[in-house]
Amino acid sequence: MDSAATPENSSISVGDDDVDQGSQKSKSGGGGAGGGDDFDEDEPEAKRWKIEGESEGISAPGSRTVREPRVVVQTTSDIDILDDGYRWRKYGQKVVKGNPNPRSYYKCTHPGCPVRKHVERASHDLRAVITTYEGKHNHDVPAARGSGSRALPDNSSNNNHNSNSNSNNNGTLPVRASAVAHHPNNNSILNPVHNLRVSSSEGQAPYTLEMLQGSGSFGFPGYGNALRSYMNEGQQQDNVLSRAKEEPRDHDTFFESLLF
DNA sequence: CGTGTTTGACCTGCGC
DNA sequence: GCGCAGGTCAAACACG
Repeated sequence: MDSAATPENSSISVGDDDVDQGSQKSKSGGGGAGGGDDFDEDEPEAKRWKIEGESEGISAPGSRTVREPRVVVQTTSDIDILDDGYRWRKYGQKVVKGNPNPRSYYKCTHPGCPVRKHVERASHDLRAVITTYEGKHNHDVPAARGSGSRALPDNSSNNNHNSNSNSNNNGTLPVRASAVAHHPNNNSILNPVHNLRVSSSEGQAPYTLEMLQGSGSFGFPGYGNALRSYMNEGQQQDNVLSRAKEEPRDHDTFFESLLF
């Protein structure tokens, strides 16, 4: 357990919130929709994004609440928990439909930090771990007792003091799976906006995320991923874009960075 | 003793 | 209105 074991495979999707639950729910259940080996993502997230603008009043009056950004991280590793430097407390576990593997719910243990994450394994690929982060950390990375995770600058307040980064020359949170990686890492970043896939295979792909955080204010380990069903639709892009227009504040630049 | 996990119950939203 | 499913709470427990 030392060097940051890069997850064998990781990808991220910053679909910050409503992934268009309305239209594609319960329909993609057909079977992979062309993806093939992907875990089936037919989970209808209908009820989830309804009411939660309580933690910070992030609610857009009149229209649907503009929730905290959501980042879905898909990694392939033997362990479930990605050590991203923050401390998490498990507060629940539930078996969700369509996936025999239970989903675990974690909260950031820092007082006042609203960040939560859900961790679940893909139904078919036991090594695929899907971590969904919700919210932004409003504090620094804790000292991480136990493991030597270095305190990374979190960009919650606005990125910016991330100049101290030394090991990785960027302030990106290193989601690192403490697990061993015995597969050629095949990290890839799917860009939900353009459906383009930036893949780098030299084991540092995740850090490209810096560009995500660099411009945005996402305080999580960004990696991204993209549930395939997410992309297959094609309409998703439109959806994402339209959303980008909804909240032109942070994500605006964020999406722009993706575009280029 | 402090911290984190486990686990069943409870709550809430949605579809029928 | 009812049932289902997802999400959260909180007491009990385990561990360092």
